[in-house]
Amino acid sequence: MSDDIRVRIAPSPSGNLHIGTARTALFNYLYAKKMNGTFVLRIEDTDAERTKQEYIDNIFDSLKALGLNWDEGPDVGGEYGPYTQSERFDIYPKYAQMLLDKGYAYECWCTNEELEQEKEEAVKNKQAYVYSRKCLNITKEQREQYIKEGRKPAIRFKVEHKELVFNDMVKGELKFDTSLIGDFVIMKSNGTPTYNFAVVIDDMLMKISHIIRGEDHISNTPKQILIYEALGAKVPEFGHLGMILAPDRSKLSKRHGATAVSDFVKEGYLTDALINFVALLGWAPSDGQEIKTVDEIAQDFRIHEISSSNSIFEYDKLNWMNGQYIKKMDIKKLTDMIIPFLSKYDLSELSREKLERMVLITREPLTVLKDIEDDVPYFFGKNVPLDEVKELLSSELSKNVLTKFLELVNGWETDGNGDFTDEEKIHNDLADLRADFKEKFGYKPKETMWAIRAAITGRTRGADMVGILMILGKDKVLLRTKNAQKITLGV
RNA sequence: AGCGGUAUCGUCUAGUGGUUAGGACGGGAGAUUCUCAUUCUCCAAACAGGGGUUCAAUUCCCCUUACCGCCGCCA
Repeated sequence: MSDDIRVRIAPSPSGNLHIGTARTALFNYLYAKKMNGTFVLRIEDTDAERTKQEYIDNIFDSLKALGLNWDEGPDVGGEYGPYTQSERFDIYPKYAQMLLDKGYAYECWCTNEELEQEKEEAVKNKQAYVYSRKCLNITKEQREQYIKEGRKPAIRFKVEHKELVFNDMVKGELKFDTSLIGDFVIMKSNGTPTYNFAVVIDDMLMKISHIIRGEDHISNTPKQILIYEALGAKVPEFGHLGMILAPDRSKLSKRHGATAVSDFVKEGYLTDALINFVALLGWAPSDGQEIKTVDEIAQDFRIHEISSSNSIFEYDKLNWMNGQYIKKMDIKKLTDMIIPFLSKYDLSELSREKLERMVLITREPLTVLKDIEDDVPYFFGKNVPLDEVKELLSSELSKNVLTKFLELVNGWETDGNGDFTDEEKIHNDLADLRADFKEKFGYKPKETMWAIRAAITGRTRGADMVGILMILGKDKVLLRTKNAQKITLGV
């Protein structure tokens, strides 16, 4: 593992892992993988009020489920810990003091009210607000006075006025006039660091070499670079990713549906599909093959080729992709994943083997695992409601088909459990039946099958008919056929 | 308001100083299958606008427009 390339994802546990954060994590992970570097997870839980343990757990679980495993982090440790920001509170004041001593920072005794006033003034004059530097050169006496009043100072970084340029890995050259920034707070009056200060100290101490994050951080970057420089530290490389937007071009938020990875999983999206889809937002495979594992993507990944524009999160393509993964997934794994979505059925009715077969023949139309719930009721229970197919079953055609079908069923062999044993015969008999009735009565093959399907499932659409018969077994098939015949025969 | 960013089919994107501007999702048409769905084939669909530079701009430069982000003692 190369020691020079170190990237990180630093989520703040004030909510479940957001899909946007997941994408940022992915690009960091990909870069680390591709460059043989180290991927670090740091939890930025400075905001005690919004931080919850359940969110921390959710972040861990989601990242793991997505396959974005970290090399260093709160749980696995590492050389540069602790990796939880709240456990690092004692280290920030030291660096703040260092900046104070060197004259890169100064105490600010302004009250919120004073600051508020400055801002209002600026708004009134249609000026961009920059701190007045009123506390830059206060006298010893004033300071004593403030202390006596019980005021606690914040520490502000003294921003040097200059043109600051850096080369962003995805955006290219970015220029800023730092005189527009204003001296910003690095330590709050309550003794805790601000975000901009804490990230720099943490990234510096954790030897993060490349910072890949959302473009909402672009305007933080000059501030952070200034701090690195004042500290005499090596400035890392930056890469700013475009944002993920909702279809209405606003920020992806709860009102658009799922935003957390775990929400998507609850709806039945596969994490493999999710991460694959999200990779395609900004990145394109060189071979045109879009369905790829994270490891395959990593091989093909070049950070400079990431699109620098925002991209819209379109469910259509995600749905398609999820369907692709569902169709290709190992059937045992898929069955395991689907079981939670079948809670309204009594799964003990089916053996594991039958359950897997049911999944096998019902997986095709699924876009999301949750969809299966409505597609499988007829695999459970003895009988099925026929209300939806009453009309269809009332036809002469159905009568003829079911009469013949019943005859066939009675001829099919079963084992001790009442399950059919000769699948091939069933398959062939049904094929013959279709051919036969087509010839004799001119029934279309699908019409013949509709009658049988209606009788057995109560529906006109569904899974492979032979498979259904194999799963249900003779007793249920007989029962349901006879039941349907009450309609066809007008009993 | 200021500062920064972005601009190729509806969406995600490929691509180039000279191309029939390519693919994927979605849409439309058709074929296959016992239905639905799959799968396959075909079709429609884009270089935001205006100036330059150039023999030639979708591509390079500038402006406009639109959209996004940031302007906290939040992260």
